[in-house]
Amino acid sequence: MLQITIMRSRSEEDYLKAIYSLWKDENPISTTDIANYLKMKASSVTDMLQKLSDKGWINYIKYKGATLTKEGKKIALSIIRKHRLWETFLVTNLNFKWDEVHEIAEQLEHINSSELVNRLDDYLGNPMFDPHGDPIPNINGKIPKSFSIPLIELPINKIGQVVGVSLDTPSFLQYLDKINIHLGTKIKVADKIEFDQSLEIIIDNKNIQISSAVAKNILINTK
Amino acid sequence: MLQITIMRSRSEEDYLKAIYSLWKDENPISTTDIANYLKMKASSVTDMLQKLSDKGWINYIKYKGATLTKEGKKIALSIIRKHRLWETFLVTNLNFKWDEVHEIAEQLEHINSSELVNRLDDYLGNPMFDPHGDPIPNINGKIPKSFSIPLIELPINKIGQVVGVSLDTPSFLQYLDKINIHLGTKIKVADKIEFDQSLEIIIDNKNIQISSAVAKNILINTK
DNA sequence: AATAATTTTTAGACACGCCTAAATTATATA
DNA sequence: TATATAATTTAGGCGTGTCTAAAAATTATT
Repeated sequence: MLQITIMRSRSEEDYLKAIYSLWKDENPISTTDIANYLKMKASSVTDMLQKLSDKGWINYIKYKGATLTKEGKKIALSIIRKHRLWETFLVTNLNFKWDEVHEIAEQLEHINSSELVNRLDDYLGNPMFDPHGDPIPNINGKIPKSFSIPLIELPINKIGQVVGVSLDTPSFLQYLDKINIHLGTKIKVADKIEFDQSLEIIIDNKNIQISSAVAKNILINTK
Repeated sequence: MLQITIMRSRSEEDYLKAIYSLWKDENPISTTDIANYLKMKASSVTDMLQKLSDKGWINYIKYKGATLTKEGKKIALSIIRKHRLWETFLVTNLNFKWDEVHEIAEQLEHINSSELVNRLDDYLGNPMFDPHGDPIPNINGKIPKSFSIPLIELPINKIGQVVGVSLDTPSFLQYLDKINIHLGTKIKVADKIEFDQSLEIIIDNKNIQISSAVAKNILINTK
């Protein structure tokens, strides 16, 4: 089996990752969605989709949109793998806060060396999830299943442990930092306020209130 | 003092680093020398020198060559700092051999985040020299002095410790690996062969012969 | 179903960073 | 010092990846 790895530009990798990220169901991803996601003009996206299609990384039908081919999906997953491994390194080894690492990982994910990725993976102890709780694809692109629920679904008086977030805007992560919610933090739900769905929770023996918007985006392990 | 950091392309950084590396004395570096170093055509170099000059990073006089400005030197040193810190990380933390890290570091040196570099520096324990024995510029671009001599100058019967190499081609580094010479290896010179300047040395109580070419490129600490 | 609004593509332009070939300048040699 | 040789720059071209404006196709609305 002859396997030639074609060189990829940073731009091409960004497009493949974008398509993967936007891919929800069976429907192809539209030009406009990709353009918004990458903050580019639709016409630029059209150009690139044609190129990616020529290289066999996406299925592209004019006016219909794009889906990843098997090969394209493999590439996207390898980039996501790198991104999440580097984020893990930045947070656990270099003591970055989880809201500071995204931009740097956006650069590091394009470093091209499979040897490097795999050694980094080993160095970190082959983690299954990154500091945001997102699963890290393994060397074959397999994504570990996560058994987590949003904090808002945790029953009253049960203790859960934070394993990630489902939103990773800096403002949200900074807020979590401020109220002392980190990876591994143990949280008990003291009360659920019917009126606005807000929660009263206990962290480190202190009671605090959080809105439902916050509670929806904190992921708690389910054993 | 207003300080705006202009975005730099990978290419621009490569040129600045090349000029720094080729800079021996007061003479400006010629177009041809840079072209050979970067494996590019002289005409391409001319184009880029004009651009770098416009940005204030080099002094360029047509037909004469280029020298770095203060700002250009600062940039070059910051890239070399990153390169050597990443090489150190790759060898000491990820267990790469010293002949395997150059290419990867060539990529990593262009990652743009001063926060990252400085945290990496701290994580590594603020090393002064990289695994090849090359000095690592500090955050201000200051280069530590190294007190080392080529093995060929080590007197007979004195024991020295390997602190680096002055040549870093893969073939040389692989040869050192093969004869078990690494960073920190203790070497005693048993005999100097007048005829061809080769050395008989003792490593781990074993006597071996090395050529003068090899002995010239191994750096030994001098206290 | 015809038309209006929206999405997508095409056409043409531009900056970047490289190239080849030709012209120019500097250097070496007779 | 005149001329041959070598180094350097200029001119023009090309692929990549972006853009704007206009044209074409699709979707929504009346």
